[in-house]
Amino acid sequence: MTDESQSDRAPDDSASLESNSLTRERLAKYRKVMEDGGFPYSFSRTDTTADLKDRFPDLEPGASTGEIVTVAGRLMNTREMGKLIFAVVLDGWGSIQLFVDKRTLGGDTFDAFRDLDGGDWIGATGEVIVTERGELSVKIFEFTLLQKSLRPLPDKWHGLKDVEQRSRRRYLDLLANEDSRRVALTRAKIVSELRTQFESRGYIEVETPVLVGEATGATARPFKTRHNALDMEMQLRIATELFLKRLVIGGIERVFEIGRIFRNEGIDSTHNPEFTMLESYEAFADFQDVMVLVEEVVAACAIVATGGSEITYDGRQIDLAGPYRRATMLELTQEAVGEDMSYDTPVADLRVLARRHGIDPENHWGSGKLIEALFDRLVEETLWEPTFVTEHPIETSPLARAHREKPHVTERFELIIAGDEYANAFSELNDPFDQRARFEAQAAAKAAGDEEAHPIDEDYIRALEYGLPPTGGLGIGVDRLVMLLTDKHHIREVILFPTMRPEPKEES
RNA sequence: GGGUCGCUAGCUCAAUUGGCAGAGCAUCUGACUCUUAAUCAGGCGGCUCCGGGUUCGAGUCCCGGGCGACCCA
Repeated sequence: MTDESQSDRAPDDSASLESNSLTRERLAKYRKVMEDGGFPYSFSRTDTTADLKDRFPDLEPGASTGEIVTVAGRLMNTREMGKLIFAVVLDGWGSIQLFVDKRTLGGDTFDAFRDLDGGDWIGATGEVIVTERGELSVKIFEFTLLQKSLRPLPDKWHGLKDVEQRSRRRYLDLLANEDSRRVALTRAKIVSELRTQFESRGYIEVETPVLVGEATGATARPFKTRHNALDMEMQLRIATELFLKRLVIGGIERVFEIGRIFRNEGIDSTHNPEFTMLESYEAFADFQDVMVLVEEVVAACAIVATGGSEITYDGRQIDLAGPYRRATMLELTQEAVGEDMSYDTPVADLRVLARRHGIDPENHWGSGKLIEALFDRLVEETLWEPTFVTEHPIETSPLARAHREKPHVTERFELIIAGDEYANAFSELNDPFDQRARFEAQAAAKAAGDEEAHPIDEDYIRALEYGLPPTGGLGIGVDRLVMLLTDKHHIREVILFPTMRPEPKEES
C-alpha cells in the first residue's frame, strides 16, 4: 500500500529532498560546497562547551577575556538581531552561545553565516566573552561549515514527542530532547558504577557465549538461528548463569558478566527481546551475603545516577539506602490471601484459591507454582519500598539450593522495588544429584505441557560433578535498574535502539 | 489475544451540531547591535493514515483495513 504522507514526512533520497520545499535549499547549498571542494575531513577544536563553562565559571556581564578558542558542534538555534546574530552550538557535552557581529566578521562572512541552516555542523573560532545579558559566548571571527544537515531538525520548543519516532530516530530524540541525553549518559554512569562495584570487590569480568547449542540458565523461549559451516541449529542465550558457574568450578571464585540476553517473548513496558543483565557469582557466599552486596551496589548506583540514595520514582519517594526489608514469599502471600495456607496445603485447595483470585492454573502446577502465582498476582505490585522477597519454592527454582532448614523452598531472593523485580539471587545448587533431579522434574513439567521448563544440561551436571563450592549468585536487570534511577516507566526509554517492527518501505 | 484512545502542514497541536482546514514553531522575504522559545510585519506550505459507504456536503457519522499509545490477560 502506498502511503504518500509518509514519504512527504520522511523523504528518502535526493529526488525527494529536491521535491520538498524545506530541504531543496539545503540540498542546493550542499551541492555548492561539494562543487567548491567538499567538506573537511577533520577539525581541531581547542575546547568543548563543557571546558569553556569550567574555565570561565563566573565572569561579569560584558566581560572580554582576550582568550581565543575554537569550538565545534551542531548549529541549533539562531536569533538574528540586524547586524548581530546569537547562535547556539550543541556539542557532545552541552551548548554554548556564539556571538556573531557583522563588524567583526565582515559582510561576506556574516552573510555566509546567515546562510547556515539549523542542524549544520560548524566549527568556529573567536574570543570568549560574556554578553551584556550575562551569557558566556564565543565572539567569532571565523567559522567553517563541517557538514550540512539536509533535513530540518525537530521543533526547537516541543522537541520530538512521538514515542515511535523518538525510538526509531533516536539521533533526533537525542538532539531535540535534553532528557533523552540525560538518560543515555546516566545509563553509562550506572553501568560503569556496576563494573566499579564488582571489580573493587575482586570480581573478574568475563564474556561467555551468546551463540549456544541450547539456551539454558533460565526458563524462557530462545531465539533460534543457524550456523552454516557447522551445519547446526543454534540459539541465542537466555542467561549467562551456567557458563559463569562453570567458571567458578574452574577456580575463578568471583566472576561477573554484564551481557546482552535474548528472550523470544512479548514486548511491553518492562520487556525488550534483547536486554542487559548483570550476573555475578561468588564462591563461599550464600544468599544472605548476596543481599548485603545488592544493598551496597544498588545504593552506589543510585548515588552516581541521582546524587543520593533517596530517589523519586513515579512521583513517590524511595529510599535505596539499605538494609532493605526481608520477608518470605509464603508469609507475604499468606498475609495477602488472609487465610491459612502453606506448601502443605493440598494442591486441589490451592487451585481453588488461585481461581478465586483470578488465576487460571495449568494442570501441571504444584503447590509451589500455585503459591508463587498468588504472590505474583496479589503481592508483588504492592511492595513499594525495597524488599527482599525470600524462599521461593523449589518447584520454580531449578538452579537454587534447597533451604538448609525449611522444606519445599530454596535459599533464594528477589529484590522488589516499586512493584517490580530488580534482582534475583540464590545460594547456588551445587549438588550434582539434586541438580539432575531438578532437571528431571523440569523435563517432567515440560512433558506435562510446560513450554517454559528448563532443559536438561548434561554437560553442566558433569561440571558440577567436579565440585562447585558453596556459591552465592546474582542477576540484576540493568535496564530496569536504569529505569528506576532515571524515573522512566518504559524500557524503550532506557534502550537507545529498542526492538521495533520494521518501518514500512517508503515510495520514492 | 481483549478493551480504550489516537493518526490533520516539516514539528507540536486546534477545528462547535456534519457546513470555506486553522494556530504556534520551522522555512522564505523585510526591519532590528545584547538575544535566550528574541520581537515585529508579510509570504509559502494540506490526498486530514488507507479503502468503501451515508449525505447537497465528511477531518467529523457508519463499515473494513493499517500503524501507534495506554490498560488488561
